[in-house]
Amino acid sequence: MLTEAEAKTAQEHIRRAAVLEESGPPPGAVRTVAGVDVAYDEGSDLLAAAAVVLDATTLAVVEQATAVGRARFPYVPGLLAFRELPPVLDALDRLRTTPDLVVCDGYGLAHPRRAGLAVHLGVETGLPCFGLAKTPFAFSYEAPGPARGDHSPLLDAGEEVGRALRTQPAVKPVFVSVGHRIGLDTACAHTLALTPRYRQPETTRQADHLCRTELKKALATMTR
DNA sequence: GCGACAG
DNA sequence: ATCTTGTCGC
Repeated sequence: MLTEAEAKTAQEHIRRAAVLEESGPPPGAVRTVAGVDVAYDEGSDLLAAAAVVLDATTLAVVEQATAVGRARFPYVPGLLAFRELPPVLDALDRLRTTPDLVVCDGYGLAHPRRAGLAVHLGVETGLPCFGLAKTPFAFSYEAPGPARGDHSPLLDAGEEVGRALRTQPAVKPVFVSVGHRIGLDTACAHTLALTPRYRQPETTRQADHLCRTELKKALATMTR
């Protein structure tokens, strides 16, 4: 959880970034942020998707939903959306509340055809959305400075498609890219607000934990 | 042509 | 994504 001072600073950064980006959600409009993730069982096509909604300021869990199903598309680099979008949409549909912003694992505009998972998800739901990946995929970047918040452009043949962002001091950066109805500065400001303690955003951590737990439960139930 | 390649 | 041993720090 963020301290009151940290939360205030983070919200101020988000507000300042948003006013500089016409495409960003209006300042103060993001009250809740959802994290989505999918866990797979190797050997079978069983999967579990999770959507966890957090209070954008306190990072407290507001609501969560899951969806167990079968993989209908293999993992192919560049085609992740075809595999993950259906189960993620199922989990989001089971939410009673509609989040103001969605953070997904993977990329948005940082994609060979500028159409990563976060773009598909945003266009499909109409919600502001951005992608956050743990590896640079096929892109290049210069190491950002060592401080939390330091960043450098993520490049695809010289074109900036996202940003390598340091979320914890001296810890390897995460890779942020725009998905839908949000700007890169705003997406990075939200990422920092969601990472008071760990490299990965609280949204991703919560969703990751939930879908793994749900997948194990589904597998156990099936054996009986 | 070959290797690398979000999750 | 998933598997997997040991190690480090709060």
